[in-house]
Amino acid sequence: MKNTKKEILNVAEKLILSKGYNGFSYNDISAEIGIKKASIHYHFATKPELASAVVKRYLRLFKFWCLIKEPLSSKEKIRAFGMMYKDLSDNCHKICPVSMLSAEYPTLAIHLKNDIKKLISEVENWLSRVLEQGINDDIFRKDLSPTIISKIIYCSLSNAISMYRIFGNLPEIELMTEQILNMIC
Amino acid sequence: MKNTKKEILNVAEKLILSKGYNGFSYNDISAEIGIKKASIHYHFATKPELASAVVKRYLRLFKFWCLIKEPLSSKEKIRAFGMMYKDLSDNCHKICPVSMLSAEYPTLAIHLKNDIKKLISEVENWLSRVLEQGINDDIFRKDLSPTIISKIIYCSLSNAISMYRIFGNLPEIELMTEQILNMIC
DNA sequence: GTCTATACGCTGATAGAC
DNA sequence: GTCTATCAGCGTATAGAC
Repeated sequence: MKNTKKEILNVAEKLILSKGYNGFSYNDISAEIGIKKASIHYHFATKPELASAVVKRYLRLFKFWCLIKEPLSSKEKIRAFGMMYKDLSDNCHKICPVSMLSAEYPTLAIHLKNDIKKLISEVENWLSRVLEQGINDDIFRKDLSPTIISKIIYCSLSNAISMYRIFGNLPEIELMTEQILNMIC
Repeated sequence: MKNTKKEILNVAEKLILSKGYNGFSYNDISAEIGIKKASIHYHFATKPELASAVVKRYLRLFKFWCLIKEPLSSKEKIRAFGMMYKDLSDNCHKICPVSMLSAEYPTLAIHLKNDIKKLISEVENWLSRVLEQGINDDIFRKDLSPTIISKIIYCSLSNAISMYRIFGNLPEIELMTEQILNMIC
């Protein structure tokens, strides 16, 4: 069934987002969805292939997300970007896939590395364009560097949900987003 | 000899900072310093114990660093904080220990978890105090929240060196630090 | 303190029956 | 498509000789 493949993908995503690529095994997936290890290999021959499918789905999802948010103003786009991380962390202990996989980067297979690079570039380019637009529209401060500020926003939000989940209480993503908007307007 | 213990600690630190806790093994250390796996266990009985020693040394080092930087102004302290990450990433492919270990957090032993919590709190409290002082001294903007801004600075810088090492060229930590100072002044 | 030898569980992966 | 059975390799860790 096609549902099994999707189910494996969903569990793999959850495991990468909580324990990391080197922290989860085919056995974990097996235990969670009640299918034998060997059967997982039928759907995804290797572990890098499985992780790659997870990252590629994220890339498609982000592109779709951008389309949906296109009508918003520059300011609202930044706010929506923050909400994306809020949702991720609310969904119980998940952290940003990019933050996780870039930490483990040197240990990953080459194809997986390339997928991650692509995802990071995509997100950062979107943020840069939004900032540039906002600056041109006199919504954001003129003395900002879109490329540098996009790094600050991207890095701070994606790292926050990983660093503050460990204290049990959810990170204050909305407050961070508002302070960022406060600083760049 | 006491030198062997220190050497193990140094290599373990380097490996955690490049490949993560779950990404390195006693064999890696063995290969690098020419000592057998079993001998490492003599100095550090378990892997969590070894990692814990690395984190505890970071805590001591940071406390010492704070003393050294105490005479600086609030603004210079933030600048020095940025330089700390610059040095880390220059030192070839290293990333922030806190960023790495908080990503892998759910897979770690309980004692190691507590050590990491302590280190994060220590850094964040220092940043908060510096920001508060700067606000009181009319150096930083009055409408900032020291606790939230400290999270933004901490998270963005520590994540930047992990996310941008993967593109080969070093992350522009100084530019990020200057843009941050620009925004909070 | 360092070595050799070894234990043993878990890893990702394969072969072949059903 | 899913199963059982099995594999080689590596992981951390221990015992005991030197």
